Amino acid sequence: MTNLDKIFDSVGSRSLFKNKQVLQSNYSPNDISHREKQIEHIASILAPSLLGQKTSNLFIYGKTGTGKTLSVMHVVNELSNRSKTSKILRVEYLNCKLKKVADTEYRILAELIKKLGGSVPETGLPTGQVYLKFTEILENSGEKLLILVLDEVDQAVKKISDEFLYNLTRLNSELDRIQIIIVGISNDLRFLDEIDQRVRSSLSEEEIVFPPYNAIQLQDILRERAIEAFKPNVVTEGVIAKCAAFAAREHGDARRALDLLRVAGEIAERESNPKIEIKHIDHANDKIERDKIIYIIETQPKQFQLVLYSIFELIQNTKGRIFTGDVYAYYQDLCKKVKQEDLTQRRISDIIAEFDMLGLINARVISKGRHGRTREIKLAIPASITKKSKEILIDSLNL
DNA sequence: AGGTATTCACATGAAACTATTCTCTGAGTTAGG
DNA sequence: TAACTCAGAGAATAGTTTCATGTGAATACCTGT
Repeated sequence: MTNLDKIFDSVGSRSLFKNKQVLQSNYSPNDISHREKQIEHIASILAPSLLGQKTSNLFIYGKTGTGKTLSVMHVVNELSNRSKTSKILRVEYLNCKLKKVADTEYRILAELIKKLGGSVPETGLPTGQVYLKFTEILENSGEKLLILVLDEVDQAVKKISDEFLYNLTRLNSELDRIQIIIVGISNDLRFLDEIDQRVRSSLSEEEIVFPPYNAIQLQDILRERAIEAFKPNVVTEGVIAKCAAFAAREHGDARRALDLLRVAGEIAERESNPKIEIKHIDHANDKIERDKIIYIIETQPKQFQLVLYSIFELIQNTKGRIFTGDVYAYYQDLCKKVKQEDLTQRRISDIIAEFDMLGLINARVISKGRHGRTREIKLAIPASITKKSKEILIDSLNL
């Protein structure tokens, strides 16, 4: 028997998982623990829609992994099941963050039209036309209400401006046969404060806030899912507690907790360990962090990589603090060396700010008094990954 | 010494530009009747 | 005459550049003691 045979043969019997799906982030369980109140609240607000009545728009806030999308979809699916026979109600879900699908006004509308059964070209049409087509297709759909679930609306509004929401609500007054109910989901708690007062009043919305899960609630959730996901006796109590503790530290992110458990399981499995142990959780935590960073670096465009490489080099070679100006100078040299066009300092400034957003660096704006104002740049990724990161950059830039 | 005023080195904002992709329209061309 | 082709006008988008304005505090510069 060859080694390969051994590996392939043992894969079934050795697996710790019963159903890995359960731990994937897109899995939706039948019972959503610790969200009963919120779900009831959502349901009570949207209930009149079953009779074909227009309800308030609804906005839902909460950090990532607090069960917002899950809860909304749960309620909304129930609603559409109930009204299946009567054809009053239609539900559409759209994630506004998906690049190239729904991150501009045009594309959001185009996507909606596509879901409603129409078709529009990806580009080339004036936005007004798309609105027209949208209203037309709605009017002829035969339903009375459209519940529009916009996930991560904050992203869309940030990119497009809040006029987009205003336009959507205004459509209602132009539609006779159908009305739109907007259910917005946002990770940003200050989202509504930031939008225009006029827009806000036209929304006439209700708000629900999803608080983060605490460690105990996280444990419950993990326990429920672990039973489904793993074979018996694979997960111990300590492991669950540890996972929950990790995730609770990260603003109670249930998704993170489930990821941790899944990856820990995969690691244990690869070690042919019949049980998940505490140390696997630590490994999993490192691995998730590491994979995320490496993925980000790999997928950056060339100019971004050049800037990032400059930052790496400078931080390694100078003991002092480094600033935007240093980075730009180094970057320009680097561009000359690899025969790439160099961008303006203005642009580099933005790129540095974006790296800060991505969590690769810490860039703090400081004033050096007489010596001007600039950003002080530090690395935000653990030392264990910098070496690997640099290798990736060197590789991808052909240095 | 204490108080102002300057000044630096960028940050931050807005607008305008460029290149690319795609639609739509109408003029000109073609082929069949 | 209908069908087809093709160029030109317009749109949307991403990624910049250009131009303009803002800004926190270390220092230069006064002032009066």
